[in-house]
Amino acid sequence: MSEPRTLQAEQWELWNDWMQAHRLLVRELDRDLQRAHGISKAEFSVLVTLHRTPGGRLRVGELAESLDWEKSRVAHLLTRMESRELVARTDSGSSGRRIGIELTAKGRATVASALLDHADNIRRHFFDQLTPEQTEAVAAWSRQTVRTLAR
Amino acid sequence: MSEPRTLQAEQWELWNDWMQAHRLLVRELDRDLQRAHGISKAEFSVLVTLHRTPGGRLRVGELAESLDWEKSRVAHLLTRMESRELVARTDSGSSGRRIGIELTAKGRATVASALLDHADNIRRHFFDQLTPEQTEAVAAWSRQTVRTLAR
DNA sequence: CCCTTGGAGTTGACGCGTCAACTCTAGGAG
DNA sequence: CTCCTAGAGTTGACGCGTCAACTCCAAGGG
Repeated sequence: MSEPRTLQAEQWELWNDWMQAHRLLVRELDRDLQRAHGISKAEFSVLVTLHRTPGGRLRVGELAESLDWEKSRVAHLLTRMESRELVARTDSGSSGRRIGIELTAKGRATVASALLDHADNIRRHFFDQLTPEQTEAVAAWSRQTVRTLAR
Repeated sequence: MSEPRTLQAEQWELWNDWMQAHRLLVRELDRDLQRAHGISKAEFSVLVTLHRTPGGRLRVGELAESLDWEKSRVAHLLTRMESRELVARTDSGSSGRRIGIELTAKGRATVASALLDHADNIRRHFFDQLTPEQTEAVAAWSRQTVRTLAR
């Protein structure tokens, strides 16, 4: 009885609910961040990462590594962020090669004002909705899944 | 003690793990579906919905309602699917107005071949990784979140 | 000293999902 | 009969995320 078979009706329902819930949650958080601070959730992650880096400068690869994202995703995002002056690609290589990413003043101001706000939204919409047991279940599943599927 | 404050380090970590896990899971399922059947997860949902509809024909609004998606999302998706002949917008209104969506032969063949396969992938990558308690936790959270954030 | 190889970063194309603006039509109110 | 309004559906613009292809430079071998 291990050959593939379709899911039970209630499994399909759970699966759809779960996808839906995730989508709605992300949409909510993104809307809030966009309205209040003009940035997306992804941009927030980049700003925070740079913000808490000693020295405040990272290479694209380090940023990608630190966020566990693909480099091209980071590169595209940085392009958009650079054009809005949240971030600067600084020339610091010997031969004028663009080698480091750092926050601009605007980027620093944005992350400072968004941090508490976004954290609070995550708490309200996510953590506050979970019982301690549910939190543990989510944590265990997440760790397991990341370990299994990473890279 | 209810004013906003930032999350604890382990909460941030859980949050990031959770986002990451979801992204990896979706990517995995999408890749499998794409490689094996040439469709995306979203397209699969549309195909299945049409497939199990008595009469096999729905209006855009009914499709959107049934999936709990926004109409414009459905419209965009249908445009892409129509161009690949998975689906047809049929003229059946009195005045030649395009009024119904239905599967093409190719659409029917695709959903038939993808159903078991995709269900099995969901089982392997999702349900098989959850203990019964974790499944219950996920189910409860999903229902709760959908209820809170829906429309 | 040249050449090649590999790693870092970028780019373009594409599909997904959202938002706002638009078209079209059917069904009343007058 | 005419207008006009509400709803259905579509479209365009945009940001996200992925994939594959590309550029460019640095380092090491010959």
